Amino acid sequence: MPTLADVAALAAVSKATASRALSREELVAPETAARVRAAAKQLGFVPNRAARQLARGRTGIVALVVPTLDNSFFTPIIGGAQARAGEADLQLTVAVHPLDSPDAPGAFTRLASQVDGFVVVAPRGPDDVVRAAGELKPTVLVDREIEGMTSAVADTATAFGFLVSRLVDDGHERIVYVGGPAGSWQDRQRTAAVTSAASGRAELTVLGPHPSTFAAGVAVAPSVRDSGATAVVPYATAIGLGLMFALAAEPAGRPVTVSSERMVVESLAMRGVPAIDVDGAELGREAADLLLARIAADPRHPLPAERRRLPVPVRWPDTAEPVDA
Amino acid sequence: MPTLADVAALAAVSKATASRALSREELVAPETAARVRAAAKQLGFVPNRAARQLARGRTGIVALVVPTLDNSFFTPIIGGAQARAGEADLQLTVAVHPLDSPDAPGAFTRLASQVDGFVVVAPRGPDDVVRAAGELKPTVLVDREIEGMTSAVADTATAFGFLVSRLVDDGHERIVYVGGPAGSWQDRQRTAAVTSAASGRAELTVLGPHPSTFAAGVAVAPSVRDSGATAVVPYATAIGLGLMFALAAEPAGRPVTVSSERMVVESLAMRGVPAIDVDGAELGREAADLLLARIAADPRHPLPAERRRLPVPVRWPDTAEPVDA
DNA sequence: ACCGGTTGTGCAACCGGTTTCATCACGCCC
DNA sequence: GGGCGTGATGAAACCGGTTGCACAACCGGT
Repeated sequence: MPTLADVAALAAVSKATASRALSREELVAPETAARVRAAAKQLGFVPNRAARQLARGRTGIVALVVPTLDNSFFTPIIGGAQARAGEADLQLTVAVHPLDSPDAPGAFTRLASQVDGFVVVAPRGPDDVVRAAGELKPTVLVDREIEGMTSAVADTATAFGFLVSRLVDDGHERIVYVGGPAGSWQDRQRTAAVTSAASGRAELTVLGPHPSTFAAGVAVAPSVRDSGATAVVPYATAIGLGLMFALAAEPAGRPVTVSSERMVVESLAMRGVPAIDVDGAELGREAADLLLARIAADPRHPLPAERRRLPVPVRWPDTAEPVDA
Repeated sequence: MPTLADVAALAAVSKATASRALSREELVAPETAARVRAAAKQLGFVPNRAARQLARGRTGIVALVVPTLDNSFFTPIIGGAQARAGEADLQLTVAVHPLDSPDAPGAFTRLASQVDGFVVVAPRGPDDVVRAAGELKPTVLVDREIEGMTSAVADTATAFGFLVSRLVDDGHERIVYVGGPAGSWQDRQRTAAVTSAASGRAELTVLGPHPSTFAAGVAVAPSVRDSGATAVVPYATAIGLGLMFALAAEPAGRPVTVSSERMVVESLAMRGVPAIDVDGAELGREAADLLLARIAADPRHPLPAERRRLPVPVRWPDTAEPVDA
């Protein structure tokens, strides 16, 4: 592997000049810069990351913390964040931690020395734990807002509210909301939104908490059935699928409505099921983007906290009527 | 942040001895080692990764390459690999690349200088591309076997063969296998296994290729219906769910059998659907384990290639009969 | 008492970039 | 023409561990 010294020798300049030509071009004469670039290219020079990190005091790595990988909602977020980080030539490492256990602060401390910043996705623990992470390194939250912290959230609450409101318009008088995981900020937002949307206009039953899994959807099916509701709005795709799976065995005639994410949106629409269409990749990209800016900023004058909210469309099927499952 | 020099000073030894005490303890006197450890602990010393990497010539990072994050089959693999890598104090970065595009070799080359090794999950490209990665850095394949390369695969082919054979025993005379993604090695193995299991005993229709998505399952449903089959075995969980979702709208009376992964196994069993139960986390852990050994090995005497196959159980529901969907 | 061999430790070089500071050439202004 | 600012460059220190080599102390053996 060629080193910077090799490049410098070939271009007949010093290491210092070669370094400047490649990373801070405005500091060298244009002609010199061109010569160094040519030499680097000819040799196939790739800067050694460890050396650069050591000298700069930055690791070039950002950590993305997700509560679990079981939920298909998180994976596109990872993809999006990874793509954005890659553009800035940063590595992304994925750490799985729900952050609601006592060792959460320790996990952050251990990670902190190895990364330049955190993207924390849908943390379940208390505000303080998450805030502590933000003290360690630049941190961006995804799908949770905390006073004084930067975040990117999908505005699903509005979408859920709209969905329920529309269901009421369509004549549903008894609706079930199947809640998400305990401690989920999004779940609290959505619960509030659906409650408010149904308030005084329809009878809303809130079930939960439930993990965002297929199995949970299956397990909650009997309660949904017993509620006598004509429409059910689950917290997550997986819950919805489990629910539909279990209810499909029911005697025909039960209208079921399900919300979901991108992946299955079209299929759901095909069956006349409305769906909530979150662009997880965009969410991840947005979060990474916010984080990169904060990492680049002077640590003595950190950027002020910023809250970004992504609009979330509701896909309504062509047939206005809920279908029989 | 305390450095090694601080620790050394506190323990009244040289940097060299401190370093040895912390990473190659057998080289120092037990009493000295204890003193250094105590000093490190007291100061909360954490070795600087970049410095260590620079000195050792290793990055301490392994890359895990997956074709896509859409498939729920891959995420547990990531989790398992991450856990195992973490035990050895290595970071894991996830790269998404199907490896069937022309830039695949370039992607490996770029990554190679930043990591100590690759875990390549279910690559779709030609053997040569994958083999080239193995030339760059120690590499372990997951769910694909290539002559001369180390791999960890879930032996799903055997499970699929068993499943089909059992279906035939149960009286199914027309069976559909819904194939997976183009270029998938696992798909080729499974196709061969189900073909052989059905051979001469039942009529087997092979459909595909299809991506491992819910939507693909929905899309293929009409073909499955038209085939007149009484049982259908899909390549992946998501396809199976889409299929069941679409077929549930059918007039009653169609027996459907679906294979799947861990996540939905129990729910499927509940409905009388047999399922194939792959432990993805174990697969990822196994792969990481193989890779760590190869990274640790002397590069001049690399370990011989090794193929590891994990047995895959088939969960058969209590009711021996396929159910009506 | 002398010697080869082990064991434990320290010095200093080294990994490969980045950055500070000094130097030098040049051009401008009074 | 002397003084001074500006821009380009190089020498060397530095980031924080790791490791080859030298050296001293101590061992048992003859």
